[in-house]
Amino acid sequence: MPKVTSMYKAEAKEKIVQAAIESFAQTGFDRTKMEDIAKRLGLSKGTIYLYFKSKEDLFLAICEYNIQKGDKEDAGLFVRKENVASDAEQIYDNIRRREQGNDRVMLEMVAESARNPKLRKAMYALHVKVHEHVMEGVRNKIEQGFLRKDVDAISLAIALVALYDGLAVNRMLGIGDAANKRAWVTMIKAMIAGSC
Amino acid sequence: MPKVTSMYKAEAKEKIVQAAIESFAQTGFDRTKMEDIAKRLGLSKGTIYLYFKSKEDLFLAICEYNIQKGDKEDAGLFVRKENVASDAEQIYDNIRRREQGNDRVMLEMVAESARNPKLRKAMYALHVKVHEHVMEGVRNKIEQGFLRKDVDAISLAIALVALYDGLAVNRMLGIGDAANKRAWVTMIKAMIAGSC
Amino acid sequence: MPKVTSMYKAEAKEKIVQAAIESFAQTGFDRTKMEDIAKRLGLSKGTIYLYFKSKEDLFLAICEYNIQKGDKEDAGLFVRKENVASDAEQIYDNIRRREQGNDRVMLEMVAESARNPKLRKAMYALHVKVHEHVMEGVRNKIEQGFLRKDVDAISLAIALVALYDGLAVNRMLGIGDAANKRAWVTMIKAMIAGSC
Amino acid sequence: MPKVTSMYKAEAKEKIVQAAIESFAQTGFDRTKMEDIAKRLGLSKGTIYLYFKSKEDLFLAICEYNIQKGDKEDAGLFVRKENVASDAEQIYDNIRRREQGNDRVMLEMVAESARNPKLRKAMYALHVKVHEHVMEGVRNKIEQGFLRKDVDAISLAIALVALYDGLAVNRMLGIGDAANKRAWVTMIKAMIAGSC
DNA sequence: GATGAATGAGCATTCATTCAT
DNA sequence: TATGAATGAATGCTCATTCAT
Repeated sequence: MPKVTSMYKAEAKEKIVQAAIESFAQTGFDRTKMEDIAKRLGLSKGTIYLYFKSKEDLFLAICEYNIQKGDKEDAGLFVRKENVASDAEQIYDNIRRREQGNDRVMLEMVAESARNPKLRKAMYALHVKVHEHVMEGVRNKIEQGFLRKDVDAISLAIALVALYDGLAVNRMLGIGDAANKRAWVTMIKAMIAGSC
Repeated sequence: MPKVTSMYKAEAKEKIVQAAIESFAQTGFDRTKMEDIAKRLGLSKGTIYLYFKSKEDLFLAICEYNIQKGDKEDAGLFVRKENVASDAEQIYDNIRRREQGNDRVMLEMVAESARNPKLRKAMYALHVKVHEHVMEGVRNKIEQGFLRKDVDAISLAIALVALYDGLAVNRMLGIGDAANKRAWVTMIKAMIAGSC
Repeated sequence: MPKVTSMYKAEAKEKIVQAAIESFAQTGFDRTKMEDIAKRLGLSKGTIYLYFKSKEDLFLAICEYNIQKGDKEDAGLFVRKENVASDAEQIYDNIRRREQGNDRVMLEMVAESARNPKLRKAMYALHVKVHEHVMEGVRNKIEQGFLRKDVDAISLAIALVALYDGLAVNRMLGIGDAANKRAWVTMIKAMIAGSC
Repeated sequence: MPKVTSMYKAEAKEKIVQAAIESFAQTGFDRTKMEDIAKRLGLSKGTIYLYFKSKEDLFLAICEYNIQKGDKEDAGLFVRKENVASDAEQIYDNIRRREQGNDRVMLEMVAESARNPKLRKAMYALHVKVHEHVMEGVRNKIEQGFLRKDVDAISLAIALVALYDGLAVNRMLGIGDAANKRAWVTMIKAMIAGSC
């Protein structure tokens, strides 16, 4: 009873989280009705409350889910090839692939974190973790001689992440991904060129 | 009747827009009650409806206000000094000063623009305008010999704006502005170094 | 000061009453805004309150106005010609002319009188007065030998008024006046024929 | 799910319609609060919205309900006995019994139909149907020799219905039903007498 | 007298949440 | 577990009324 049930429960929770992500991404947190999420699953409103105490709770579960996903997935960004400049385009695609339309939910999370200190802390921590991970990549490149030794690795990492985030905003406004990718590649190449 | 009233009305509208910006920035669009905005001004709910047809209408007025403000204010970013690298820090401060805590409202605008095509078009147009303006600055620097002639000016401009936007997200998550500024400066300098 | 002013006041009141009648006739009491009435007169909302204490008060003034008008105007319905049967059509036209689109306001008055006992009493009294007046006409016809001596004059009068009122309802529902008039004439003629 | 639920739903809807009729009859459409109706049923405001999209929608449901009821019930007015004159009183009672205090709601419907063309059409159609039904009765009487062959059956029918409607107005104004019934009987008898 | 800006009580409507089945 | 009918607090919006000018 315990294990099976809890596994079932975990699965059910995950399904709900998935559906909620889709809904929140489409309509935003406040404008998404619990019923919308339920309908997406062919469930009834009440059922969601068997798994999540409240809408807030569900949203936090999504945040946690996304944060943990971020935790796991941020590996191997830079490691693949030797030269970042030549890789730039592929790196952009890699990140995009795993963000998979989460832009909007991330936006909601950022907005919500303005109100919810706990969430803000988690998001902050996630960002820091990403920064650190990217910084590792940067350091690798330094060691490999693709970047100068006196480069401020953490600042560069922060900038790279910010650049990516800013391009996500562009996407939400309808700016074509081709332009975004070109901006990314241009910047990366210039930066690399100036740092070796 | 016409001039006085309309001037008065315009002033009243502006005051309400200001208050609404503060409220929306603090609580977000959906969680801000019309009464909150009214209270901030020492007015009553009903009064706001003398100037704006609906909450939506007020929000769109804010968007227009911000977009027009953006239109006017995006002059003179790069023109001041000769060398972008040495200026980087100051440029960041300049932008920040005029954004003046609008980050949150901008976020709301981006989120809303996912639903409201008209707003999205306006935001898109604004972004494009900013890109163009920044591109002008980039071109100037090219002419002045601070950047290589073969640099993709528009892509670089898009990247710079995105970088700034991404750092705004950082700020919202509580990442200290010192770190953000350092990231900005590091990236700009590296980029400049690699492009001349 | 007193006389002129009060005359002015009376005129102003009458104008407002006229405009209010039009508005109430068009939109009904509850859905008519004080501003609608004001606009119709090129006045401002506030001005109406110089003449009437409240919307209710204005409505009651309308009622009184209509009731008094009814009082004055209900003369000479039957007296003109000798034979009611041959007159029927013209009688219908006569009444219609003086009701002049008041149907709708009358409806409002009837509806309101369900809530307002004072108004109901006044409306009741008016109806009784009309009944009595019509009864006089009926009696005349009896004396002139157009109706049998044993006719129940008051009942016939009530029926005639009711018939007219019912046709007013028809008009409001879009039933053509030609059909209504024919119904009136048919009924009157049959009734006369059977009562002599 | 389908049958049970829909049957349940239909029942619930009907209950709400009944309560709404009572409320609207008492206070009129505009002055009746949704909560009033809910309270009458021991329900909460929100529940009504599970069954009707809006107050307007509920009102239209009432109209439809009344119109359909009218449709079904207008049978057997004249058919019972041979002589209309001797029947007049009973006919009046018959109609009254089935209108059952709907006068006020009917009034609201007429008033509303001045604004709502769809409702007006339905009310118009209902009236026409009633006219036709009554006309059938009149024709029967003609065939049975109680009325002259050259009587304008449809006009007479319209007049009879109008007479009834006008007496309903009387009732709303507090005119005693005895007087109304007498008026009805007097008019019918005179009319019959003159038409055979 | 006249104005129209301001008020705030009032009401329709929504939707997260509960709970009997 | 799952359901969905019921709830009622919350909130956008309206409009009669007031009052400073």
